[in-house]
Amino acid sequence: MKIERPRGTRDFLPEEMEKRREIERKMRKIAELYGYREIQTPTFEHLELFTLKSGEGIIEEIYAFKDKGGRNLALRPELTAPVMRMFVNECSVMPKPLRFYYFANCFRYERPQKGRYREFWQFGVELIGSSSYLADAEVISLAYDIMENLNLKFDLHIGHVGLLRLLLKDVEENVASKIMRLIDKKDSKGLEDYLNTISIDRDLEGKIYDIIELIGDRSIIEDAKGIIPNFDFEYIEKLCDCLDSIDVKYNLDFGIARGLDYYTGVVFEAYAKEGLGAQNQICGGGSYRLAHLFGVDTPSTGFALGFDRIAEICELQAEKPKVVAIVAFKGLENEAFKISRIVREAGVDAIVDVMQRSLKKQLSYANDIKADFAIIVGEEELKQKSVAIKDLKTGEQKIVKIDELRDYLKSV
RNA sequence: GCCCGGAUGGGGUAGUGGUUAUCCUCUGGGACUGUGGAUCCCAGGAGCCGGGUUCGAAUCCCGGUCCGGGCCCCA
Repeated sequence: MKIERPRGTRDFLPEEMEKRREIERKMRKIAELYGYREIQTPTFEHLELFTLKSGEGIIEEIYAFKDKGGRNLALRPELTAPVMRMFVNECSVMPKPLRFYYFANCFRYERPQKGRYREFWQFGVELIGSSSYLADAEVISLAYDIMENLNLKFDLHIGHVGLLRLLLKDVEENVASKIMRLIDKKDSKGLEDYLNTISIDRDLEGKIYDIIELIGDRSIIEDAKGIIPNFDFEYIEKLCDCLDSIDVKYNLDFGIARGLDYYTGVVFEAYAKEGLGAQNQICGGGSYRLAHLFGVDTPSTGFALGFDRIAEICELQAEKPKVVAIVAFKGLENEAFKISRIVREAGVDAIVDVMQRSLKKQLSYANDIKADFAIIVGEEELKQKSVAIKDLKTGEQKIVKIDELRDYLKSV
């Protein structure tokens, strides 16, 4: 009986894994260059961790289950809440700020699409403890460096939820939340229809439209000041100064909203310019206050990169290591194993025949797997304490003393 | 959860309500028991699953599964 993969999951073959690992390696490297250290949290958590953060409605979109002890658990749908839980549980008295990064799989019960799977990977960072614009600048700069380093073609949009929050401060909470979600979706038609069905102040309605249409360079701050004069724009201006000074390219976009209210200030998103269709957001982040849900009120800033989407559009190709195939005549299998150990000690990948096939088949296999060299183990050569080394690209072959094999392999 | 379109050996495909399901590739073996890529030969392996219509279904119909595109959602 053939068992299929569960819906929305994937198998990764070696070639793809090599590419994914290479991308992952670059992400880790850059995060570490910024002083971030890796953490890991459990694959499943108490369901309540996620409902506390995102509301009961989230259960529909989550892999939630009861364990044999009757506990309500859930496979993690994201990592910000688990990281904050970990912070509150065991790191709250560590010296601030804390810099953490993670790379892990997450699970969501959603309809799969291009770039959207039920098991997917996120790479993200959290900078915990600072409420300064410098925290936003650092995290944005880090995300930007990663995307640049991977040669992605992307647009970075930076906004501030404070503007819309201030505009909507006198609006009933669930109405404001609904408006924020429509803005988040960029559903201007839906927003217009909704605003028409509720009795909203005409002046306010106009201001909402004006604000969410503001996208562009930092000069739009002046426009925004005209619309919301009582907002303190100093924070945003300082952030822009900092990002400009390190040549981060971005657009301000005051139409970036977040449906959930723990986002407090700067929010940012990056979109791939090509290759992903409807699911083109590859990065999302911002400043939030989430830890207070679990008992400690601490400002934090972070982002998560959609690893699978990035892997899909990233052109990068992993470098293939040098591979040597050890081929032996019948009866010399153990000698081949001995030689393979010497090759591996030299730091070169060695593949030995385990099928007891003919020399011809072994060489053919070496060719198929794109080995760089074949080391041929035969009676004649062994008598001289040597092996034959064949360059599979040129076809050239030479006899090398086994004692000198290690040095020889390092020289090619 | 909703709408649209798909599904034939491991991969890519052809064709058809009616003998043994086409071709390429692939995998294993051989021609060739001291040397790969070429050629030839042999072998292996398939109509997503379940039901219905029919003398007969891989083909037509219904349901499900999975894939692709979109919606919902996007923490």
